[in-house]
Amino acid sequence: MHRSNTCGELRISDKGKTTILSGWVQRSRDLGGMTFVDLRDRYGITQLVFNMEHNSDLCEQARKLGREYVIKVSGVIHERSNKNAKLATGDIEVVAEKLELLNASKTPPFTIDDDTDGGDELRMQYRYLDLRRNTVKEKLILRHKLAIATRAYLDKQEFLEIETPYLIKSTPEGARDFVVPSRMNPGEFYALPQSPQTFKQLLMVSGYDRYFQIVRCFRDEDLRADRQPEFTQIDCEMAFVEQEDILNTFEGLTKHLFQEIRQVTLPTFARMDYATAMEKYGSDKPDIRFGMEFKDLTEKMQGHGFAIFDNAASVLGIVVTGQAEYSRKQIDALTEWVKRPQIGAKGLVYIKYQGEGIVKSSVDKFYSPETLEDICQHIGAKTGDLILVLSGNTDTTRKQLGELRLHMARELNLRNPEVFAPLWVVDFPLLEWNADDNRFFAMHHPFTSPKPEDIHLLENEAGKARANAYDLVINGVEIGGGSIRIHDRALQSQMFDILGFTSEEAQAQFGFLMSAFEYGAPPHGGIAFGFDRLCSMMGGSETIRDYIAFPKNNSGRDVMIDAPAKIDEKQLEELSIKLNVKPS
RNA sequence: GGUCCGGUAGUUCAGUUGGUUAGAAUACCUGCCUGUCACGCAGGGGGUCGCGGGUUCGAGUCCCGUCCGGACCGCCA
Repeated sequence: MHRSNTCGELRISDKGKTTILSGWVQRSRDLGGMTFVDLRDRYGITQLVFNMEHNSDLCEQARKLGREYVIKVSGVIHERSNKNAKLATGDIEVVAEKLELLNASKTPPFTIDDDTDGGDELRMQYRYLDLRRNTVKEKLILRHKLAIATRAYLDKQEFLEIETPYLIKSTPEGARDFVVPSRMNPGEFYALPQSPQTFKQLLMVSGYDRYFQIVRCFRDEDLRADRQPEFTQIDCEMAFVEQEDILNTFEGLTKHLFQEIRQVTLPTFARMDYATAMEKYGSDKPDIRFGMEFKDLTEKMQGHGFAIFDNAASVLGIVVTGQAEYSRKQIDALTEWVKRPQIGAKGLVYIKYQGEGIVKSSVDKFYSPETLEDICQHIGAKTGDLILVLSGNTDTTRKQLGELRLHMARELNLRNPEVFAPLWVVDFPLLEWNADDNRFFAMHHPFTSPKPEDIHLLENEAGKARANAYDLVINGVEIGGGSIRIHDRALQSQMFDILGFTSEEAQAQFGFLMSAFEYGAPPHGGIAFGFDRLCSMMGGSETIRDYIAFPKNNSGRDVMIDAPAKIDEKQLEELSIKLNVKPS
């Protein structure tokens, strides 16, 4: 007989029934005359009781059970005399009549508990044990629900989920490709897709005017807490649309997902152009759950004899509300923080506005109380506020102040994970100048369409052209990004030309796409969501690893299976590959 | 490629200016215990202080190198 119930479903209404349960021993409590065993499966925990008086042989067996032993038990459901309100099944217990040991277990290297004693390293090595824990299991359930809800919503909107190949061709643009040798074509390699970009565009040409795919993507770049070498996107594309249609459609999807999964009703998404985001927040993915926007103090603070400001291209400040009482020690710590190489500021100037006419700053020597008062008024500081000022090269200072702004928000607990502030960042630049390579790179990708009104700039001032490209940012995290694509062969050729491709190179790498554009390519555009990031955002976590069943570590290794690994000579020979490294 | 933090019992950690036999909690083992649910009580075993050099009378502690893990910068069209 198989199990008749799960460990999470029995209730007081089942009193008197016979049941068969299977699962893992979470914990046992041996009281001498009787032994309690908490039996766990995916669905919950049910208490088993073994009584010496009732059945001493069986009780002796139960006393020998260790943690994580797998057992099958049959017995009768009884009402507990001492109920446990913390368990869903806490009103009942199963008085065991038969016990079968299905498999013993070694003592696990860490406790399989919500508050495990295991460190990250160990948990990753024994990920199959880690996955038994409730907290981890719930994250995978959230991921599952999010995928199901996405498919249901997009299906209703007439989107078709179509698979695209994983073995494709390497292209030099963008992230590094993972590469796969082809045995049948010696010396040639596939690449794993960084995204199904060109395939989804071809599907538009083919007339599948609403496509999506929950799809794995691969990028051979260094990792972060929110970056894995293989990750999942909700990849979408639509034909016969303009930017506004895409934003509306996927604002709808996002709202639906938050409603369905988190029961959170998102507000209408804010919108901000790229230039404003950089100017006010020093970031193309600002966290707008709180204020602290930048104010330009260049004009106000220059010409007072403070050489550092006088020689700076930009002097920028933020107002930290109500923090004028920040101590010398705290300010010093902030100064140290911005001077770390990761931020790289030379120093930090503060102004404390302690009341009308009472202003204290680190640059009192150079500024009269009247001037400081004027600066406080200009920046909009109120009594009790703290002003922090950085200066230097405009782009660098913006970036540094952006980091400081986030740091202050963290310190003051302004980044509440229960609050969601969605934002469309629009009007990205089409191109980015790279001084090292002395050429333009596509900011989004080479298939992104310039804004129609900026097409004339491509000829002589391409760097100024803006793109029909957009990012969805929630709480300072880039959740999605996309663009309206080029569907005109001539324009696409021009783009490749601007990006420094010869026409032969463009033809060799993307000829198939440009040819397709000659056979009636409809106007189209799309977006891709970082599915792992969306999961972690909804789950209130900073790291996406928690939401991936078998993630890689910081160095791109799977420490459980120990991959990547060497392959033997025979395999290399089959693949016509000679290694350039000495085997270690 | 770079910066910072960490590595001590199965596990999570403490370990003072370099100085006796390296500790705690938990887990594990043994015994006792009939209403526990973080059961309780008593006892016990358990250490290559990541690894390799160096300084020193003496190194878990200081120095150099290296490996592993984490966070970040660069990178991620």
